[in-house]
Amino acid sequence: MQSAQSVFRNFLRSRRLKFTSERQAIVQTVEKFSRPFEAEELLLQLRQFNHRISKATVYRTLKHLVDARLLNPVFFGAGRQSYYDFRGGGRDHDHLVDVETGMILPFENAQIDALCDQIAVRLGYHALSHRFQIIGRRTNSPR
Amino acid sequence: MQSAQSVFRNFLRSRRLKFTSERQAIVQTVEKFSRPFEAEELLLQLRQFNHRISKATVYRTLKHLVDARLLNPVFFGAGRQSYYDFRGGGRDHDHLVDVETGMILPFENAQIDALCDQIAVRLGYHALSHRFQIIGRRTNSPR
DNA sequence: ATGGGTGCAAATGCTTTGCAAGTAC
DNA sequence: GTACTTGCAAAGCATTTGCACCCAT
Repeated sequence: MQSAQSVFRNFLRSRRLKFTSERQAIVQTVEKFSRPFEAEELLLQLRQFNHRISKATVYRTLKHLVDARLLNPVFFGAGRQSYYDFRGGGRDHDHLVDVETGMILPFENAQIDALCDQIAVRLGYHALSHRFQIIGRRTNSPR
Repeated sequence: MQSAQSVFRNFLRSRRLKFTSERQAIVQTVEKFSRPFEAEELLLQLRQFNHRISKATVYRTLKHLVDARLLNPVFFGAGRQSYYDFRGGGRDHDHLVDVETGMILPFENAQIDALCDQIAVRLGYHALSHRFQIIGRRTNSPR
């Protein structure tokens, strides 16, 4: 199990792209998020650690991180902006969104992949991946 | 089982909103789509039937149709724009996206709701709804 | 040395909004 | 009569891009 940083470095090398100090700061910051984050949040986090990286570079690097399969882009209902979910080499997971607070809870479920395969096969397809979110209300949540 | 039009009319009445000719044309057009559509497609369709409705009105009405639960907003991977999926009173369904062509196939699966409930309960939640997409490749699809 | 990278500002593309005039109730 | 609606054009907002200069390899 390698660090996100070395995974990224190898990915970049394989495409003859460069491992700059901006990209290094971004991977390191990205892997500290314990929940899906927006580009803007990442930018703020970088600023807090005195990295003055432009928004353009952040967006360009996010794309590479998605290509490198270190991040998964996720769209939650409301806003139009994308969230990025760090796949820390850990198993894939999906999310439950708290309808009251917008809080995001990750969960893993072994049955989902099997279900995807089953459904895809019936349609004459082979499942490659999926997007799955549950919208829920906390039990005993007021109202 | 009522028509989408009367569902919408009742919804509007309940909120003291008006059932204008623009809104009538939009519900009627919307329910003819057999797959998720974009705002722009709806606009084109309206134009084809000689309805000169502004983009602003289309967007405003789409919002009401979502509130009325006649449409479900769906976000597919790539673009940032929303798709709208007509819930013709039929049962809820999800989608498989063809990774090659972008084609969208709807499917129904009875196990999904049970799975959502099961997962939500474990997290101390009650499942209200879900979003689920499978990304797949056609079996025997060239490469 | 050189092909890719960076910041900046302007551009993009979907969606929303302010406003003045029109219309369903 | 009076809210609510409409169309238009302008504004918003997340993201992308053109460009001149910079730097990892």
